[in-house]
Amino acid sequence: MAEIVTRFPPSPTGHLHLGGARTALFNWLYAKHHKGKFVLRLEDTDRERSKEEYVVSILEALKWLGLDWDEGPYFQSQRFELYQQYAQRLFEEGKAYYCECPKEVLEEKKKKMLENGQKPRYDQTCRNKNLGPGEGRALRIKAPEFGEIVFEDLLRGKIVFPAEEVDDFVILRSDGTPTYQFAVVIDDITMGITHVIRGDDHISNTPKQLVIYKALGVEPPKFAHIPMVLGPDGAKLSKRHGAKSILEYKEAGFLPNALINYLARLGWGFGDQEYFSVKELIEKFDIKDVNLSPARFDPDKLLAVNAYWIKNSDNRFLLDHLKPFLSNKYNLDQFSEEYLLEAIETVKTRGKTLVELAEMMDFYLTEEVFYDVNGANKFFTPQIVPVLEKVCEDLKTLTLENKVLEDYFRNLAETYGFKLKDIAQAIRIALTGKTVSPGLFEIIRVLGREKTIYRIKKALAYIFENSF
RNA sequence: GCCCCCAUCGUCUAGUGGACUAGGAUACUGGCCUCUCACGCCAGAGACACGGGUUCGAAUCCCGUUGGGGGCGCCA
Repeated sequence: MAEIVTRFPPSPTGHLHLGGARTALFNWLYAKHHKGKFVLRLEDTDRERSKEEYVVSILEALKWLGLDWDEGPYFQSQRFELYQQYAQRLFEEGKAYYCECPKEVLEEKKKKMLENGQKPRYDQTCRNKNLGPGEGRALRIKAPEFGEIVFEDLLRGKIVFPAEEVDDFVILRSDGTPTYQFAVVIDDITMGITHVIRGDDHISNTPKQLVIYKALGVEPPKFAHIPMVLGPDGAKLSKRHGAKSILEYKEAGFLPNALINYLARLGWGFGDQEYFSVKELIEKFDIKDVNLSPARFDPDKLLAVNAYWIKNSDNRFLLDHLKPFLSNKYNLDQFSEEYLLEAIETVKTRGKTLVELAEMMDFYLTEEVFYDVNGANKFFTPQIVPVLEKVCEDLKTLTLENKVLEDYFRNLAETYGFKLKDIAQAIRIALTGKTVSPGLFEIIRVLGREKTIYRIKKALAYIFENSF
């Protein structure tokens, strides 16, 4: 079997968003699964709207997601000559013709047809004028006037369009640049694309492209039209929700593999399995298992998947991804990697994003903690003072192990007639400033003797200042 | 308006004619665990859009209706 080649052709007129990323993912997975090639191509034939900054951000987003490409990135804007050659050929073979209809006239006619309840289509005014190339003339393809245009979609089976649905559409604009329909086909042919996996908003473009393949006498690739991603409200993705740039999810503290996992499960399933590593996805993904109905983007579920991967990832992996969120606020060089890894271990079940983890780690990385006022008022009581003093003393020699610490604090509570909770909360605030934190014993263990005693003494000083 | 696609809990999905009292995940509710918050565990509520067929039998096949989505550019 010949090598499978897929492609992802974003248009640099905006950032890479969830929908695009999922299309890229499915193409990438399909290629990887079949040990084929994945080609990246930037469709920038619209020179007005295409922006360099979007090229940069799209590439960055793909890299961050780990969707590496085997070929490219190609830029359509650098391939104009190629398109012109093919167009020239079609013209010479009589399969395309030049059209001199002014835009205004075309629009007027279109409006009329729409008013009459007809589908707007070009009325072939110039089809038989035998015009040559010239100023202001666009090149149109001769589309079949009767019959059906049929193709076999990998997911949906046979899809049939009446030939009347396709008019003599423009393949070369009057300025000589190719239109999308034309450039896509020429690129897919010359890049050896075997499988086109794209959003189902392209279904109605397919018959047009098939007309070009036919005119060129080239066997078209296989098509698989995947359902689109909708917003949580069932409407088209908009800036409000999922149309945000993928890089914004990076900023928001999502793990790339979590986003991949979530995106893969949007429209695709493998029995009851919910969580997949990228490696597993490559093994198990088959385009044929993709659903046909559009899927809504659910931020809650994304969060849950992210939480799962945070919880189940190696601490070193987490540290790597956490660093950008920490280094802007703390000087990480002063801590050993060992210390950071242990700190991460204590917070990883407690946050859904890396941003949350970074916030939770604050007390590990900062010199002084600031007390939550309500918590301090409630738990920093004069009665607790002797307990804290005793703890400072005993901590000098206690073995810092969870079991030892737990036994110690339970005994302590009993001796002083406190509930463990009251002691724990007071020390928790002393060490973290907050009433909510990882388990007390693990905090003490990670923080170490010196810092723990220092912070409890600070707390004692605070109590004296505020209560006597 | 015309053409095309789609239809299982709120959401993502399993399900391909009998194993369905329709399974899992998420979100929600209650409980357990417990030094706080999480995690984890247990339980609860929650869906085959509707109407016709086909069949001994339909979530599964066919038709229609309704609903949703997409397209109809010298945008991609």
